[in-house]
Amino acid sequence: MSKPVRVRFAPSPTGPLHIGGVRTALFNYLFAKKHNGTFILRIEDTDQNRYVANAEQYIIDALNWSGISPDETIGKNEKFGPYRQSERKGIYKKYADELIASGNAYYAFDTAEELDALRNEYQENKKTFIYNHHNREKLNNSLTLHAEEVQKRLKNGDKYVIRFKTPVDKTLKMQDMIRGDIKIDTNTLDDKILFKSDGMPTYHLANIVDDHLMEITHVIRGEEWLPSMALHVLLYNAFGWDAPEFAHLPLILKPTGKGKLSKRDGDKLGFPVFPLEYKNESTSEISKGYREDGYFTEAFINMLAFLGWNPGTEQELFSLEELIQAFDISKVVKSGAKFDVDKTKWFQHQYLINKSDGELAELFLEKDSRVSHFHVNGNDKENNLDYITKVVSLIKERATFVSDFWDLSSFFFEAPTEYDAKASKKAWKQDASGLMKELISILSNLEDFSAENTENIVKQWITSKEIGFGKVMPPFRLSLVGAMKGPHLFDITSFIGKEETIQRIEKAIEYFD
RNA sequence: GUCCGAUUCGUCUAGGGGUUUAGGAUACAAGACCUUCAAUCUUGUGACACGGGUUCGAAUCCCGUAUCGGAUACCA
Repeated sequence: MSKPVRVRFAPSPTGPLHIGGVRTALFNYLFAKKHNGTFILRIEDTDQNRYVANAEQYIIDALNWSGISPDETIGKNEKFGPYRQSERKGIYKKYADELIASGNAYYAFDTAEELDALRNEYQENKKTFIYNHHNREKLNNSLTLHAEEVQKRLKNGDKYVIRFKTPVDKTLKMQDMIRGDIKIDTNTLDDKILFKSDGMPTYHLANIVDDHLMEITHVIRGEEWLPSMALHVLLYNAFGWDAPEFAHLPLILKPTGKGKLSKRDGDKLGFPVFPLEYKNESTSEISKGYREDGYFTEAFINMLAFLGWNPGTEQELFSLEELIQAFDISKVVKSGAKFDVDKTKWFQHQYLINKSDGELAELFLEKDSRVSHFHVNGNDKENNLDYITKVVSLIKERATFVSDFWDLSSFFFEAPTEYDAKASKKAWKQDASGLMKELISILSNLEDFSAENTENIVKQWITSKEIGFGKVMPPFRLSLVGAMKGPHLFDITSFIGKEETIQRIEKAIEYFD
């Protein structure tokens, strides 16, 4: 068909990448892989004022953790490098000059103050100042000044910017892979600055030049760029280059209320907005990350992929590989999607229960010092892991994160140190102590302490003596667990063993008497 | 203000003029299971923003209105 697919993710290093950015990167990645293409990371740091030192590394770390590392970037397959726009500084001026020579751009000497004054003046009259064909003939630029005057100012070292000379009276017809046909009247556009007085290009120029030089075939970016698409297409035309295809992704919105998702929403509603924890070096403020909150990257990516896209089938759980196979950019939704914490947790839960007990046990051991201090049969590591694996198999279905494990399983590792007050009141009635004493004598006579056998014997006892399950089971559970929760009671007894079971009941009797 | 975009259950969405009593997931509720809690399973509640067209027929096409979002910087 055509040229090999090359797409780029081009963030600006002004702070941590938030999940909207990760999703844009993900869709670029999926599109590239789907078409056997190349996924490129380019850092757009043309604004020196907003540069944040650790942001670039954060972006790279975030993509790595997400499993969507670029194929081509700083220090990796640098065929079209450099990949930092600040290091490409030298190449943009030439292209701006080319546009001036072809009559598609002009020098402008208006100062920022002059333009601000003009904007204010227009605003007072309830109008909007637009620097374009309406008034460019009246302002301070190479369209109005004599050629010698322009040369003189340039030689003099006067500050100037280079602006695009937007064509007049044209209707631009464009195509977006997600939105279809888009029409724009060029008269509504303004003469955007392409080259700043500090010698750096603006986003618009740098972006087009780099995309062309790096042979980008598809531009997949956020919806906030839709209004700039016309300018970009016009620029490609002015240079005589083929424009890439465009796709503008919908925004990710706040879970409640209005507007796009912001860092504050996360703080307020208690979910992370960033993939990784981020520490703001100037304020020391720490923002939560999905990784640190215990989300698996598979769950995080699956959730993100489904925010604004779905394959049109009823399958919801997709590995990255399956996402690549199923991905179709034309199926991306056009409208913004509100972020949903519950759904995110559901994805995480699904991935957690699908992991093997052994793998989860190792994570549990690695991440929770309370378990790693636990030893079954002395110091035998294998027995220990084996025991924890079995515990995990009993409790994982009720957990969302590995960090939930301890609360769900502590009674497998240590006797309860306190008894839940509310549960105690309900479970431990007057006759409980007596019944528990009887229970101890029954248990101590047992040879086979397996879950099945213990259950059978205990139930026989209860039925034959017509005591009622409601009188025995609650205090029994309370003794072992300390609360009215947890897995099947006889699974617990067989796990902790006869001796420990009896000890715990004795302890409870002592406590309540 | 101007320009651009969007609008289906609370939320994410399926839907491309008749096969739709608008489907799925999540959330919520009830029941089952378990004499615990959760998970799980079953069932249920719940939506085409509004108004006009076009058409035999519209969630689907067109036009308005409303609402929301984005852009309107020598930021990206």
